Amino acid sequence: MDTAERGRDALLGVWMSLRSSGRERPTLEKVAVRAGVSRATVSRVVNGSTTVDPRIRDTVLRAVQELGYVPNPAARSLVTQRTDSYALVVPERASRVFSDDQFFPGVIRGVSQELEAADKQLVLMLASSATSHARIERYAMGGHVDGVMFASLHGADPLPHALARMGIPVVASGRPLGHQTVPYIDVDHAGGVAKAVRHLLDQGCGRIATIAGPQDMVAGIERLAGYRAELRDSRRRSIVAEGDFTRESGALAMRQLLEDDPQLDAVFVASDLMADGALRTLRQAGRRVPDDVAVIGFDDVEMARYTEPPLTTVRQPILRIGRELVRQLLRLANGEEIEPALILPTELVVRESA
Amino acid sequence: MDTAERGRDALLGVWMSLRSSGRERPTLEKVAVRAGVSRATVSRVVNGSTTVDPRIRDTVLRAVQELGYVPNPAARSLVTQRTDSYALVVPERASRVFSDDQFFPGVIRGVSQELEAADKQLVLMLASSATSHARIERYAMGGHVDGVMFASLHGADPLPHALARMGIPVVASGRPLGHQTVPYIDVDHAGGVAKAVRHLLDQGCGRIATIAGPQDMVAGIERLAGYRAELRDSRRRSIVAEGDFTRESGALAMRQLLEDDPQLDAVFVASDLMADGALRTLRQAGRRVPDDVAVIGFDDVEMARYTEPPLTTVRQPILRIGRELVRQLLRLANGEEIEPALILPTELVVRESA
DNA sequence: GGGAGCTGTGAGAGCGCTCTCTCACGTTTA
DNA sequence: TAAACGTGAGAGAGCGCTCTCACAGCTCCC
Repeated sequence: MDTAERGRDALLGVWMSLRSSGRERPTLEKVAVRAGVSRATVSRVVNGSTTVDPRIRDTVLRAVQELGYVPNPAARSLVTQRTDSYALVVPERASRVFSDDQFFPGVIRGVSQELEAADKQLVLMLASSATSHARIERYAMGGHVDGVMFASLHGADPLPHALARMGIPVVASGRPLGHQTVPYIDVDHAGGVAKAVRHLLDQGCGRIATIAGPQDMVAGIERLAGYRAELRDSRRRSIVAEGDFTRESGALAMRQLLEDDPQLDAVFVASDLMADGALRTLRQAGRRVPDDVAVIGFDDVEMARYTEPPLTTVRQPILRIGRELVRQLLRLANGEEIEPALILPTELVVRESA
Repeated sequence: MDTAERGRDALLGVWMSLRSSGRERPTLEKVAVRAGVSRATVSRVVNGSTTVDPRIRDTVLRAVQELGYVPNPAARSLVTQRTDSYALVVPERASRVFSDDQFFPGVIRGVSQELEAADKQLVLMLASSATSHARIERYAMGGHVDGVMFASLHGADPLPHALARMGIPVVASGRPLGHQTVPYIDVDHAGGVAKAVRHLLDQGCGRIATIAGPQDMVAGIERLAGYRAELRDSRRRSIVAEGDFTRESGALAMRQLLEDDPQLDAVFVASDLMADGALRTLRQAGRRVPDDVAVIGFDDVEMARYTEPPLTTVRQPILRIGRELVRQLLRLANGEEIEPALILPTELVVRESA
């Protein structure tokens, strides 16, 4: 007993030099003593229970103030089984374009805003390597967070569903591929593409090509499908090249398209970043935009206003995707039922490129 | 009371159905029973203690496997007083340009990579409003994280120092203004600017203007100071306009400069984003770059390769800033001494704009 | 051959909090 | 006036883990 105490004191000594530089962090107990009440009552006050006498309440609050009491989240989590923080996973390949693209930063901002409003914390996981898959799983399963959001899915990633099956609230941005399903937020890709293609037709364009996104991502797939469907309806031929959502791939794909069909007079590009690449290729090839070739992008990131010429594009509500991701996840974590899919509207923003 | 209880029970019911879907998460205790050893031994194995008999070790590991045991972080934190997660704060105004600029995403990536390597978690706090100041303080003081990084400081923000005084490990990116000091990482602004200005002089430029950044941010201040110092040394006149690191402000500042001194033949711009704005203004004004006006930016974000013409710029190692931020913070949290300032080198990347 | 020194395991005491249960004290009702 | 009821506070049992200490079993050397 004696020795036990000494040991503990030694440990405390180390802590003190490391953290709080001498100042002990007050506990519920200390506040209770100071206020002359029990721990339970302080807990009630701190957690906003209504069944506390107003006078006692005030006394406790004063004690809290004076001691600078802040609840210990670990202790709280241990008993409540909640952490009040949520993970946002931005999977591997998506993060490659992380710095260049503006989609993920936008989603992160939306997520952050909405979580802040709910007084929850954001744990960001940029899954940069294959090993981080296991890491994310362990992390989520360990109960570090109350739920997980996936900012973008590649292929038929089994992770979201695996987590959901373990009872962890999960929401994805973008419809998950494969038959395993989790609740998701997505935008109306087809509707947006339809508006874009119709706009091109309205401008009198006859040979409308597309630069598609990667076909293992739902955004790539659906935008291409939308394009094909719309052209089929208007009995036009599809002219397709595929990129990977990077600027370079857009430039390259555009060169390919010009070779395949030098007569094309319009191109719908599945992302703004690729569209920027395409615009550069067209400029180099001496084609005027939109006079010779009209160009429409997708996303409406900030950059779209600053391309040469400014890009006509399909806007998706990026910030709102992030916000809705959080709202749905919080509902789920709160035990509410949510619809398995929430589709946000897209709209055509006409600038100068088409 | 009755209703409260029923409410809680309902909630519990929901949890059970939501989480662990009937499956109780195994505890150390269960693993210990299964392996036929004590909790302490299991703990030792799980935490990689070397003083465990290899055979017992294997038995325990098997039990861990079979039960799918994952340690409960809250319980662990409660006793160790560590959380193994670190906060990255991106303060208010900086986050305005968050989606457009590529600096913060780059820093975040660096931070994320380095934390992942150390098996620590990243809590991202985009401080979007004035109220979040208090929130960050409470959060950090509450012991949610083992340390805090500030991605950028505005003015003489007292928060970093306040946290540091409370014994919380803190590292900032960019030298903090004011006399309150915390350890920081920064780049060699002056050195970079000097290289830029000298390059312009070498190209035969005589009237070198600058578009400075906001003068409440150390990056803005030091880059302007560097410019002034270098021009003074070569006995030239300073021609200064100020922006706020946004593209628009760069465009506007450039217009101002052209009015102030139509004869200028070079401009050093304190950020790539502003430089892009400046290039647009110059193009509109019919000035050729670099023939009529040479332009050099600062940052070397991805976008700099894609301006028209590609931007000559001062590279700062953005990813590395993030990584060093983490390394220093981990040392600090580990009780090691660290140098109060770590200055990373900058280098001139010559492309076509100068 | 017996004490000294290792090595490795178990016992047990918390970490700081929440939540149930119990009980004291008023207030209302028969 | 006594019994029934409602209200608000305290006691105490954990949540799941780590860490110190005690001690059993062993080797080693005088």
